[in-house]
Amino acid sequence: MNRRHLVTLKDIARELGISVATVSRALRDTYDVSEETKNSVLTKVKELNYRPNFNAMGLVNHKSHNIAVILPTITNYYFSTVITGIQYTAYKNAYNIILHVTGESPEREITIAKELPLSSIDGVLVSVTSESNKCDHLQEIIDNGVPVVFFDRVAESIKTSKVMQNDYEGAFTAVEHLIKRGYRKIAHISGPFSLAFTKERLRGYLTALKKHKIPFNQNWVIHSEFNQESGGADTYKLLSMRDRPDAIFAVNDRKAVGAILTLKKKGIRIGQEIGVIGFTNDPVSAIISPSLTTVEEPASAIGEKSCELLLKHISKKDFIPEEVILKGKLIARESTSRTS
Amino acid sequence: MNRRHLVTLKDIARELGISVATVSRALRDTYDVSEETKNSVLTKVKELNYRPNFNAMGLVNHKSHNIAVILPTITNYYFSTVITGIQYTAYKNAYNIILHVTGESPEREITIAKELPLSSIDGVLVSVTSESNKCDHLQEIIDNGVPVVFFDRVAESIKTSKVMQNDYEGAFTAVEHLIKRGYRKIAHISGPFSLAFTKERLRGYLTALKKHKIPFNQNWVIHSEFNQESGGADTYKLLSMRDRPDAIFAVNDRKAVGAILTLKKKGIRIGQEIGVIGFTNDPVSAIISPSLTTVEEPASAIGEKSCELLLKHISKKDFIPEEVILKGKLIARESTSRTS
DNA sequence: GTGAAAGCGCTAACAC
DNA sequence: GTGTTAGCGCTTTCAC
Repeated sequence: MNRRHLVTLKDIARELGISVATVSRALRDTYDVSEETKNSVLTKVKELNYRPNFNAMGLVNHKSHNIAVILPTITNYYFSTVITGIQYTAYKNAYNIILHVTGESPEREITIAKELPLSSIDGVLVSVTSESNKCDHLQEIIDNGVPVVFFDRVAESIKTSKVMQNDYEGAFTAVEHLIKRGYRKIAHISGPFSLAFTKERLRGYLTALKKHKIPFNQNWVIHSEFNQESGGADTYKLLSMRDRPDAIFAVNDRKAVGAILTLKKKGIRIGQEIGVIGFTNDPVSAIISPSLTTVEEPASAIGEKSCELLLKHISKKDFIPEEVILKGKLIARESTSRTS
Repeated sequence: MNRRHLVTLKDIARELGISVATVSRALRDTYDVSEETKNSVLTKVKELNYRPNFNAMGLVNHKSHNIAVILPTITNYYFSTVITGIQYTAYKNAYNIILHVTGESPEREITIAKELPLSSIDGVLVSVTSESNKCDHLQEIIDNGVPVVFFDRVAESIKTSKVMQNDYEGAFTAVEHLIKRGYRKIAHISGPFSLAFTKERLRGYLTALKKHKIPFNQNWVIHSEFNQESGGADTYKLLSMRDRPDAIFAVNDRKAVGAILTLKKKGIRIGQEIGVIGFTNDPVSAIISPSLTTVEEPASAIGEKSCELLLKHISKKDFIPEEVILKGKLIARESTSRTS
């Protein structure tokens, strides 16, 4: 009730008049323990509501059944869904997840990594922060023998398993969709250039233009932050140009939402005058009006898959790193519909 | 590199030719250790990149610097923001948070609680699942000496600290706002009746009606799930009534969004014909068109405050439970504007 | 089949 | 100011 003395193996042993070693063995169902003692132990365990001490187990077994998750933010649809996927797989395998949010701060990411209690963590799942290009702090974790798996925002220089969506193909599909709908002057409002997936989406954009022989206009590619406000600001810039685009491919839905809001404010008929397409399939894309065409990201699957891979790295120390690339899916809505 | 031998106090002691105890003392800056040895230890620690073994520390100190967070879901604005608040405070105090998502399943909540490794957790923060009325599994944790603090969805029967928004007052304000704008036939689409905050919001609704001498119509209060779909379904029901309401107070923004979408589909002029007000101030409420009037919940503050309280319970075993009630704020938007 | 004893990495009481 | 020792709760040889 008060100063917690949680019941230990010793308590069980004493009550049963046997040794701690036997109780331990009975519990783990290993070595040969007589059915009889095993049963009596199990009964006592229930009766006393014994819960194993994971600190002690961790100390001797060198494993903790904890995995750390380090990511930029959780207050958006994509990341919160990924975490739910991770949780799901971790839970199924009796792993706990310890959450670390960097808030998009590279310094904080470094501090978190440096201070990670490697002794009470079996592995780590990370999605790097926008601007982090130096990844020594993550490499160091691996060098200490703790496996790391990347998801979504991966560190290119580190050799380990990675799980991402097919950003190149998704972007290509998005832009080709715009072209098929008749848009020709396609802008791209993008994210920080330092991230692999940003570059991949840009590459998809460029390839689609090239394939359809549409000239590329450097001014129409704008790099800024990932949020809605940046999407709005980028759109303002595009609108103020002498040579104005007739479609916007946003690097994610939040920026696309910013774009739509700005276009509406300016009285521009979305779809007709200017088409907009996003990336993610955040629920808001179906709610906003006009609804937003987008490329759906398999967020939940990414969480599950990356956790599965991490678990494999944990159980087989020489597991060969895999790069898994999941496909996105185009979801056409009103923001790219030209009824002309 | 391979089988991880993380560096321990013993390694440092050996390299420096001193005892483990001294190293331990130097590191904790306690007892009197000579400046000289302290410095040499600190240098070695940096050099070898020593990281304390939290399992060992936990074993001897009976504290882990971990807190568990148990909540229904994280894929929505409110909960993900609360967690961010918790994270923020936990991080400042060198605590890790271990995440447990129940997915609104009472059974899973019970399993999670029963299996919580009490020995490697200093406290737990919980927001109960919709239908959980029996809370023995949570009481049991407290009985084992591990403090529990509730946030948002609290268990009324358990005596401990709780942090919530002022649901009664918020609802009252919301409904009074509708009345001031000229709506008289106000419906309430609500959540599962088993939750305290659902009842509180209903109470606020009823009190506002009474204060303004508006008759109460039982048919206009509908209890269902918390999601957008339920909001839409509830709205259909209301629309099909002979005596149709002219305003809807939704228990949260997601249901309000469902209502708006349904009303739009039916061609009803929102604000004019039927007013809609929500609760939360999910970002979507500013994005949807017409934008949604709502009562802002102090999600981040709730996370921070509940974590602070838990930390107090952890450090003072006889900390007297506090119930903290934070205020919401009305944010008027288009969905309740009558230009008549 | 079961017990005794050592040890995981650390802290704390007790010496000196 | 520092070393020695015991012990946190558990697993794991090694005996018997």
